[in-house]
Amino acid sequence: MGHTNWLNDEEMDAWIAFVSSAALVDRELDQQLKEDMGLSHLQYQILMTLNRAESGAMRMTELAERLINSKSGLTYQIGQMEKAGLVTRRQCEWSKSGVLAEITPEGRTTLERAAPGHVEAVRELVIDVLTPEQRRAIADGLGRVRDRIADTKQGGTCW
Amino acid sequence: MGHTNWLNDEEMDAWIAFVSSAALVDRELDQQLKEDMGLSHLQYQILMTLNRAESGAMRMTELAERLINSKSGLTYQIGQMEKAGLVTRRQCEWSKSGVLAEITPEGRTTLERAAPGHVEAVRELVIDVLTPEQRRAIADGLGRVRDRIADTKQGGTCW
DNA sequence: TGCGAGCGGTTCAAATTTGAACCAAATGAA
DNA sequence: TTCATTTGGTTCAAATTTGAACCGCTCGCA
Repeated sequence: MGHTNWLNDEEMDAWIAFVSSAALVDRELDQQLKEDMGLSHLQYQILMTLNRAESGAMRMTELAERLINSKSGLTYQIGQMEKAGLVTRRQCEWSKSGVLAEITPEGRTTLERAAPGHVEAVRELVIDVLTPEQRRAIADGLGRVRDRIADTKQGGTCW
Repeated sequence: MGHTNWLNDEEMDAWIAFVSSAALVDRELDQQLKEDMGLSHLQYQILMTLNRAESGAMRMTELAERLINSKSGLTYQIGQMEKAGLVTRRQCEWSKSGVLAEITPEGRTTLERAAPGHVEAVRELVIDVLTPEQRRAIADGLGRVRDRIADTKQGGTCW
């Protein structure tokens, strides 16, 4: 409770690099995807995530948790994407109140066409800029950061 | 032109860890700051950045670039913070068209009161979770990522 | 001196995000 | 069964963000 344990230079460098690179990269990707295919990064991630789910579908809440968006935010985005024909809503089989978001065939082809440019951008901006050791450190270190926060939220209330 | 050079597992791990940890951390900090002091992370960063500038003031555009926000977005936020008495707007001495955002004494005390909790959160969520080697890798690697993107934008059009 | 392009900021409307309030279904204890 | 609580999603209004249009300076140059 005593005095604050401020960040030293070494720590500050890491912190600043982390925060600012993340913001820049996100912005850059958003722009690239929007120009290329009219998708936001979030929409791309939604398609990606649904596409991976073996049934091509996922519960709203699970999707929201995975993609770090509020529930209402996801409702909105799925609404937009439904209008655009990229996903559909379907009732969850085993639960009358549950809703599944499902990727449509059109959604899949959109994703397929968007993916190459996206991956290339990710490489150019981040992956290929890092050394293998740096990638490993990031995977391990930031992976742990993510897991710890995710665990905290496990009984997760909202979002 | 040929086929896409997809990410392998090792690369994918790093990429996912990077993106998701950044999103989670940002959300977490936003929440902590808002509860503690009614500030958004962006507002905190604005105060922080201005406080560091020796004159306590900075050009709007420079601030926007530094904080990765669109110009209009910054105009909006500075407006809000001006209402709250945290910053003032002042004309740039050497340029009739320039505007300086300047932190007020009240802004400084707000920052001082917010800082300890914020730093503690940053430590708890990120810095203290990483090993020194990981911090170094992140500072170096992601620092390079940031600089490369920033350089691209140097002749920077908007935002 | 006069003009045209570019810079620095703001304004404005539209899109997105957030959190609180709400509703229906599910759970679970009496 | 019955009622209180919790879940899962949506709705709604308010806050924020974005990009395009705009306006007044600045600068370079004829």
